[in-house]
Amino acid sequence: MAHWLFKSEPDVFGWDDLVAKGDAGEEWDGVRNYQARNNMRAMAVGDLGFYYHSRSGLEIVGICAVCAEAHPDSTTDDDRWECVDVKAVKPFATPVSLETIKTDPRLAEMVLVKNSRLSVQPVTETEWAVICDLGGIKA
DNA sequence: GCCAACGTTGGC
DNA sequence: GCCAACGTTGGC
Repeated sequence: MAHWLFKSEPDVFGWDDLVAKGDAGEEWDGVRNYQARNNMRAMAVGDLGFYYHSRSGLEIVGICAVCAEAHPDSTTDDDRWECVDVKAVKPFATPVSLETIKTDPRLAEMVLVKNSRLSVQPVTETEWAVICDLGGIKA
């Protein structure tokens, strides 16, 4: 199973908003970047991802799961854009801040550090395990 | 709110 | 196919 990282501005659609959607989840629409779209195309139902708050918060707050594979983005007629659906799984006991990630040598190669503008990113198995540990939950 | 970094667009 | 101009993102 692959692991991912989804970025969202909490002022627009944060972790609490995703939790409120329950098991139905939410369409991860609005992505207009090829790399991010390609990452979503590569996802399978059941894949897990970190949920990161950008712009404000700047921390990973929980884990979400892919609950529908890539399908056309309902917010545009442009058929280039696709998205998956995601649902909240569980919050971190301790959110893991960007500052923590940037100072941990085990996480130096994370896409979040290397290419902070990519909104849907792959996460390696090692990174996944390290961050779950820092977040105080089981991987 | 600013601005650096990045991706996309479009004229040539 | 290059690259300047532009728009957007996101950390600070």
